[in-house]
Amino acid sequence: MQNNIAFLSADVSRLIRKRFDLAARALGVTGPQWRVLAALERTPGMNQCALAAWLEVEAITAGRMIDRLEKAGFVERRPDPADRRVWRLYLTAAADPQMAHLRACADDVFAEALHGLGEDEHQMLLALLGRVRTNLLENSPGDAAVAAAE
Amino acid sequence: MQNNIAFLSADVSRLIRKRFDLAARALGVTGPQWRVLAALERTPGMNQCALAAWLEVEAITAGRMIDRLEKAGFVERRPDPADRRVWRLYLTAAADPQMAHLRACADDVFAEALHGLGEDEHQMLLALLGRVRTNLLENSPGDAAVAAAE
DNA sequence: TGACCATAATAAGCATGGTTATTATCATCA
DNA sequence: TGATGATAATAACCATGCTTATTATGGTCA
Repeated sequence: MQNNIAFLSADVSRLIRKRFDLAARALGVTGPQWRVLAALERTPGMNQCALAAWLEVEAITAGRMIDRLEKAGFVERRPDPADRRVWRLYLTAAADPQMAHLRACADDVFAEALHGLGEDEHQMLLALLGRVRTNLLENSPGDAAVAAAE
Repeated sequence: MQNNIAFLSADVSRLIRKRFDLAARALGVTGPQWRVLAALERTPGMNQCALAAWLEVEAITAGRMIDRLEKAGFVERRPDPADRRVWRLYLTAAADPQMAHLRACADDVFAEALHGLGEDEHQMLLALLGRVRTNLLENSPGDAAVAAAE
């Protein structure tokens, strides 16, 4: 019963997320907040719309996470000179030291997850999961963002 | 970047969950509520503790879902004759017609997810995911429930 | 029996996610 | 120019999930 694609992918995803959350919390952020910081490190100056699309959440959800991260001092909102509707988002200096720690944690989690799998098995797993994702993305007009990001 | 085990398993899990949520909502329940109903159909008379363990959520989370499902008329709390702390949980007659619909939806989603995969590839995917799950469950004392349920 | 610990359920408070609606601003086109 | 529609952000409200704490009840053992 528990061994179908739905339960297994949910379990693996949840277990990985739990590890990430734990590592992030030790540094004073939640797992989802970590993803925000990672996005802003990769692409400084994003606006909230683009951030929401990258995280695949609604704009309001991204906006509220930015509220908290701004209050915590990790993120800064700067007005866009060309469009008064837009906030441009930047990491503050306070966020820098966290990022290195968090990257190291991610490497550990991946290594643990894939322990005992050969490189061929690793690649096979990613390929099969990728095909399942593609199947689910077809006929799913609301989720073009993931397909476009490949 | 998006093609590592964390993102892929999260994507697949999220896409499957989204399909389930959509199908469930059309019948007046949310995705997580569906899982509650499925658990109670399989094991009538569960108490909230056992339900929470099966769903792998905290007892308080299960309790609040039961609050809503009870208010919606799908679930009934009956006192345990032997232990006055305990509520025994049962589906009401109102839930019966939903369950058949939801089972059919699940079959559709699985078929779509695995479209184009041979039976050998399907089994390979489940086996590899299972090994990753096992890796993540080791050294993870808080998650014995999943291992015990195998 | 009575003290002590364990267990079932709930309460309070927070973060994350959604839908729907609103406001401010921008862009376009008659 | 001025109306219209699109877009960025926010507000309000709800469901789900967590942690921590509390209450009621059971079970155990001196």
